Amino acid sequence: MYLKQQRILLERLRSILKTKYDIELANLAIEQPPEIRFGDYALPVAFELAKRLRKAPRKIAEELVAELATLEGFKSFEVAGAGYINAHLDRSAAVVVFAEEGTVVLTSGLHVLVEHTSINPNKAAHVGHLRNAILGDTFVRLLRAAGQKVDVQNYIDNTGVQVADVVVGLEHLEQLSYSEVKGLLAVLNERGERVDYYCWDLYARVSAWYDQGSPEEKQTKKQIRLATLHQLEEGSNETSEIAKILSTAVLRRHLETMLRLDIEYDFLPRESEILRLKFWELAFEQLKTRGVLYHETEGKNKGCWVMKRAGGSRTGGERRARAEENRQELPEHDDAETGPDEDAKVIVRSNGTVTYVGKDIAYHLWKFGLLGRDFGYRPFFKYPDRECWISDETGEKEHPLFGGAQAIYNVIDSRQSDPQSNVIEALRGLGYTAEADRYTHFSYEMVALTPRCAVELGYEVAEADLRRAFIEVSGRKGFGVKADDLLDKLIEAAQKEVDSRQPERGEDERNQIAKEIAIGAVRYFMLKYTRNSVIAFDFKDALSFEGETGPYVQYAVVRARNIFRKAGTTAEEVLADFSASGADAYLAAEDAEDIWSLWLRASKRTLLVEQCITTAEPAYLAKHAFQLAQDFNNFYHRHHILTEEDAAKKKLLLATAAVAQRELIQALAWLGITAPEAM
RNA sequence: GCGCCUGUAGCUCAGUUGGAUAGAGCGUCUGGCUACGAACCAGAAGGCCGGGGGUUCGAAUCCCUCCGGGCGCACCA
Repeated sequence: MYLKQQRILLERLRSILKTKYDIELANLAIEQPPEIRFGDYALPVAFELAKRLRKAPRKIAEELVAELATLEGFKSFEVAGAGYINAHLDRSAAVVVFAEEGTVVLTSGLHVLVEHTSINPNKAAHVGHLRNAILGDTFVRLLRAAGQKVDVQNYIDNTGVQVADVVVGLEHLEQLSYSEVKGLLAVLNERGERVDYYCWDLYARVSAWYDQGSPEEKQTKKQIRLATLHQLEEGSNETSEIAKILSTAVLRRHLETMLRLDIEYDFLPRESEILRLKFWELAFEQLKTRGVLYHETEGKNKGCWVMKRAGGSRTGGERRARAEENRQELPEHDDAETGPDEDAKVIVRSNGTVTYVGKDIAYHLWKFGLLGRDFGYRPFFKYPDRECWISDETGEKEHPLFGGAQAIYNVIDSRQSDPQSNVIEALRGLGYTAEADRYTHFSYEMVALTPRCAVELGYEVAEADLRRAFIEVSGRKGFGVKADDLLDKLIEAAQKEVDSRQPERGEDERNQIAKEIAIGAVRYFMLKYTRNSVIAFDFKDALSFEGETGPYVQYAVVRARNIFRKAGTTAEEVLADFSASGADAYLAAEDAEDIWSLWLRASKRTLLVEQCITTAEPAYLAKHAFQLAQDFNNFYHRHHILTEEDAAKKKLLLATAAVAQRELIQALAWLGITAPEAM
């Protein structure tokens, strides 16, 4: 509603500017006045025009207000301050419209692909992975809310050095054969022990083992590591078979962990298939024929196929521009005889093997349907209402279509921004500029631990680290908070609260409520920070259920539900037969601005979805949900609905609570959070 | 050395494309449960928005510079 009226207002203003002054502005600023009594929209356009028209801003604003006169949905316009134009919505009309609005289903028709989670299948998921998955999943929900067709992918690097390291641990530290590893997995499964936890410790042990011993011994270990990696890449040997069953077992654990948070995937592309199906060969051909890669014949990269880096500082154009800026003469012999570009990115090594970026380019060509080859597919994991597929060399004949997306989002932490931009530049170099423009590195900062949290967990913390704001987690060192441990702790804490507050409810119901609260807490916690803020993780903050938290928002819904339960009706019923007749007086009353401001905020739903998508920032929605809950709690205290004697006012109050409930539940759903019946 | 991010209340963070008196949570202090549930609400204290300069009618926001913090910059993956 809010967004719709905003567009109507801006459109009208645009046409007035065109006819009256013959002015067209690219983007008209619009905002909300600092206080609700000033109005619902503020236009500072007069300030911008003052110079062009050689008139005082106030004068221009007055002229514009006169031109605006009346506009559908608006009650009045006025000049305020030094030249703002404030617009007031027709409150009673707006309230009726918005009560009927319900959940608007948009259809954009855009086919997008979101890749998130992408944990190396060699250890348990930790809090950093949780941030990734929660951000990605929430963004997927937002895109779907906007009517986009979204495929969710979780990339599995099952042939990389991290998996190799754990395999080294199994084969060389534990001295296990393929069948013994198989037995180990069965035993762990029987005992109800988590294989990803087992790997967490083993991975840390192997990493420490590499660093032990004499230089000769270390060299030998390094050789073992490399040989293992090569066997994984090659496939069809005992070592690669161990890697296969192990990484698959760990992957299943990851999917189970994420399912606890209501996070699902459509497709799991694996690096093993990218290798076996020779995606790279096809990409290499394209890159060579279009001159994106060139064969270096001199310098340190001699014998490699390399690509110029994005925005490389060595290009002649930039140098010239800079020289001009400084009013300096160009050096005599500039570009003419420059040697090899040592800053170029190596894509194919001199021994003929391809680097990670090379494989990534091939994979992204597939994502956009530009490779000319597809994966094989087979079903892998069953969700209650859908199936998750995995890549396979041959696969099944019948399968859904993946890839060939119009736009992609890669949820990958900010440390990977260099390699990500390499891939984008390669696409651009190949002439796929439209695709490059629709390639979004959905980057976010890491989750680190506060020194206090690290000490609490029993890790040894160096003196210097104690003074830092945060310490980076490290899978290699086994340093971090596991995702499942955090969830278990959250459920335990929520359970305690629920048990004491809801003793009369059954155990199953209490368990269910505790889980919902735990999920609400952790998802909100990961979403309340904007993407490029490092989260310094601390149990005290993460386990909080008060203040700006998920449970706070959930609690607001529970309160609203109780009102309707006691009133013997539902929010839907109240809204279905709501008319604003007789409500005008209450909506306009100075001492009841809280009612209108609640409606106004609630009506911003579509504005928020749009904003979150264009900025790729789900935190705005989390903030919105919290503020709406805050508005509702405030309203709840000021107006006692069920004892209200004035029938017309009671109707309005009920409708207000109903709208708040509807919008809170919707916002929470997009955040991946459910609202319990009681808590 | 180069690139990207970042510095806002005691702490953790918001702050739309530059706009009206810079906001929230936590913590501290004070008050509010015989009310639709207090996982709540109200109030108070707490700010040279890292420093300096510039652009602008207007700067936390844009530009320059200095200082502090973080992360990347391999023929590893």
